[in-house]
Amino acid sequence: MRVKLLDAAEAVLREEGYAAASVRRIANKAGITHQAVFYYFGSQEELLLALYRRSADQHLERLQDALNSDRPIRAIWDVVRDPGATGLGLEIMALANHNDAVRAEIAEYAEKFRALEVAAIEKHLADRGITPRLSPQMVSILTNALARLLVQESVLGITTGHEEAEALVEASFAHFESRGESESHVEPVVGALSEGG
Amino acid sequence: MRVKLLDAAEAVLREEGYAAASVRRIANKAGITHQAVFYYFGSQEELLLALYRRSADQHLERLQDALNSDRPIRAIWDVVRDPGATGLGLEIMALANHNDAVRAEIAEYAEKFRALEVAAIEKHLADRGITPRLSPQMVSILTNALARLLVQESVLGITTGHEEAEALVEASFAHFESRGESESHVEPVVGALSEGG
DNA sequence: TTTCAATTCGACCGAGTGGTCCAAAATTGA
DNA sequence: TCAATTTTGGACCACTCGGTCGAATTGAAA
Repeated sequence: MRVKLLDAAEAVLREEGYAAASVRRIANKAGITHQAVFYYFGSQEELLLALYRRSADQHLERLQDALNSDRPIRAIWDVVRDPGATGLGLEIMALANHNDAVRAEIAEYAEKFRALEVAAIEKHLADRGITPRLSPQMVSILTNALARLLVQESVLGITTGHEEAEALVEASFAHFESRGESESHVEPVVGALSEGG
Repeated sequence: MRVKLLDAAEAVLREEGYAAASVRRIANKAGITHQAVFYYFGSQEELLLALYRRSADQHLERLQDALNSDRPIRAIWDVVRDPGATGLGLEIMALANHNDAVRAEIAEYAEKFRALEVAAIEKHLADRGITPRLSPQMVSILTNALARLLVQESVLGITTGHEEAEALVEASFAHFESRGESESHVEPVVGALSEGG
């Protein structure tokens, strides 16, 4: 039941925005009365917090998978660039802007995400003996920054320069993967929450 | 009166988010009754659209000033990194996600912004005889992407890696503002990325 | 001072909000 | 079967929402 409510909350947030994420609307989407929401979560804020934690944990897991891939940097890129994540992420960022509890939660997870990515990049580069000009942290920051902008712009219908950007990133990947590696496929994942954005 | 209402709307949006940007709250902040909003703007959506247009036009002017500066790239960076703009921008982006009129408006302006920046960067580089490894468009995209991430993270209280990022951008500026006479012009940001560093 | 448009106000509408209380069911596990 | 857990239904509270209507008020020009 909690799962069903979180699913409904996520759908509403994604489709109609946080302004429409009322207890009654979410309950209705889950096919349930609004009292049940209070029964399970106590309040609207707890519901939304639980939703964010779930999404963030899912994102964390995907990053973990990326870490274990033999092309971790490319895998991170794929995870972070997922449009499904960005829609929810944008709503939650806006929500966090005016909700201290959500903001604190996001900040905590964001640090985790970064640490995870940095560790993956470090390990990968060390394994291959590549000495980067940019620190792993900068690779993580730039990757996330670029991915978010591309996804956000795509939502707006803007694609100018995107091909060039993708090509640039692709070229970077080629370098990162330069020491003979095998083919690996990273499945596209949906619903990822990049560090809030 | 319209100006006063737009100011109030901007303040509410900034401080409490688009979910709280109700006609009554905005009117109250402006010290008038809510009916006046309908009198002047016809509807809530028109008010918000007018607000966005005003903000976007202001941003456009700032970019124009940056264009005329003798350090246009640095000036663009300063404009784009302004936290004040980002707070409002985030709300409006979230709003646009569920409002076609706002989304269309944003898309239109976003293209203008990009074109302006690209033109400024192109002109600057041409004036100095610098042949960039990265196209002006990519400089614009990367600059904006990085600036947004830094500002958003700062709001969350995250500053890990920000110093390094600023230093990197600073180094790029140093290059862009140099005379392009030597043969090895590798902008730090670009070079690092494309060399896989 | 009159006239007329611009502006403001009070009252109202139907609907939705988060949240609570309680009694009646339905479901479950032992 | 019995008891505990889960879920619903209904009513309620005080409040806010976007929006409308018509009457009252202003202010400036004639």
